[in-house]
Amino acid sequence: MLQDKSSSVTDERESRAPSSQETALPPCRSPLPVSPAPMVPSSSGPDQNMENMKVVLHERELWRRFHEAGTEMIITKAGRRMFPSYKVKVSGMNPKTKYILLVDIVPADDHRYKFCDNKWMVAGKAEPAMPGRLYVHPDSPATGAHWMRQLVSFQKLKLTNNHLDPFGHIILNSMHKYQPRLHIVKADENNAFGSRNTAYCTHVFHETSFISVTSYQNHKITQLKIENNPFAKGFRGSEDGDLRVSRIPGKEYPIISKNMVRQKIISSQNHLTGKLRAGVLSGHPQVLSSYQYDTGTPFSNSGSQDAMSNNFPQSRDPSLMYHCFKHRDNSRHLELGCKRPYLETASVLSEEHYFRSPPSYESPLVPHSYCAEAMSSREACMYGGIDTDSRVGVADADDLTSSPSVGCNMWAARQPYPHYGMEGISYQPFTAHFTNSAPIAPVPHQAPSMVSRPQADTDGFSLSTGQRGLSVAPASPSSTSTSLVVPGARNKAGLSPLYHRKPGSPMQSHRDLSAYTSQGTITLRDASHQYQGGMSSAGSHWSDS
DNA sequence: TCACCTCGCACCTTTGAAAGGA
DNA sequence: ATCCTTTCAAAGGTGCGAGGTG
Repeated sequence: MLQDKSSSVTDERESRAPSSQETALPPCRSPLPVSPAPMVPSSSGPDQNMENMKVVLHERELWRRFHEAGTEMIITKAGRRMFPSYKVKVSGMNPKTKYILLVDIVPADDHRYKFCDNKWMVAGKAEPAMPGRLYVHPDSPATGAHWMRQLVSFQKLKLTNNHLDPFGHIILNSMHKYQPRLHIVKADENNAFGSRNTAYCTHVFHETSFISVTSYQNHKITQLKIENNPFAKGFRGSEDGDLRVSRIPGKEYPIISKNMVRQKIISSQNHLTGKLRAGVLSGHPQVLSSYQYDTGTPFSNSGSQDAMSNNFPQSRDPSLMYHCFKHRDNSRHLELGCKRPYLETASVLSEEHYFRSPPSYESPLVPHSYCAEAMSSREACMYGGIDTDSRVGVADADDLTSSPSVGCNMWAARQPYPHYGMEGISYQPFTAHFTNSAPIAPVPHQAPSMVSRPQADTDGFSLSTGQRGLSVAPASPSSTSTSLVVPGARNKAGLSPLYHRKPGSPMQSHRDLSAYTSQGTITLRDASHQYQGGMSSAGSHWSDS
């Protein structure tokens, strides 16, 4: 772990060269002084405005390559990591101020897609959005110095298609397009956020958008994953990308996957089809499947050209969710002070323990703490916005073709934003575990621009990204939920609010995530875990076959 | 029939505890 | 006693492909 940290920091330094990837935030407006419980930054000062903050997407080139091919992310019932993993380099923070970094994934449009003729096509209207969940970085809250010291990795984030997922993974619909977003929230004196006047910024890297699938559709994506993901190394061929040698003892023969064959066939068919239809030879079949992301038309046909610019009205059901999944080494937690209480109150559904929201969660004001030790990166907890009038704005999509959109906002008094226009969407109840719902604003198609404005009412946790021309969905008790996924967090409701680290922990602090204080905020107390060094993608080049 | 999903598999990396040395 | 490095087993992350489902 320590090695990972150090190496990660080293990588960090090496990759810190300013570039066009960095996005400076526009000045944020001052928080409105109307909040009855204004958040007080852990350190006041010039950084109250987050205008100097810059975020750089790590491995942007790799992301770009995936993006050009049409990124697909596998979603499974058990949860699947994203690859490339979401990592960013942050700079411009106040070193002493505590921040909370979190990621959410929102629908990119309201379409369902299918992979046909070697390209993605709109196949109909999107299914109701899944309960929105937020993945809070396990280090949160941490000082700006901490975040800036090294890469911030969200590689532990997992995606699932299980609508009843108890592990806190982000729930998505298959064959839909999504856009991850990074939120940087300034923690208040309670290491919480969500109260009014909370300063935060949202960053959207449009090249991180993807289509969720249960099995890869595009052979090019498969090859990119295999070539760059260390865990898929076993599928790498010796030289030919299309052939891999069976590692079954005694069976040394090349294996041509079905997918490869299918892709070959489709490519050939598409190649011919393209010729026939357009009378234009694209040169290589893969060209036909290339998306024109840079021009704002990721999906070329079927009227989805402007799909990502569509707006979804979504509302948020104010309630709280809180879930954890247990570290693989269950015994380890026996040493932890929080273990017993957790297990005693938790509903264990499987070997991987997860914890339901205790009855007390019915109150949005109940603080929920989590233990620092439990915040190991392999554990996750869910928090749902309670009574959250989530204001999810979306970064503008002006003219950024390769730079992330940035929103810089303040939680403040309610603003009379216009609303998204998808109020007809009804979100599926998220089972007994997750009862809250929250709006998840679809992301306007790429080209985000920086936005800064005061944020409206935030009685509860709410994330908002500024968006010119876009409105924020009003809170609604019947819409999809947004919860916080805190890796390593554990359910401690009704228990000791603090959890102490094991001796020798790098940061001798305890972490406590208390979701929704009496002000309706989410509290992360003394977060200090180092994020685990991420697996780095080698960046080997995929060779078109 | 078909598109999509689930599951088990082999292969691989990652993780962290244990052991040993400085 | 402390710190560092190495070793190793277990956990867990991959894509594949057969089979299931609606």
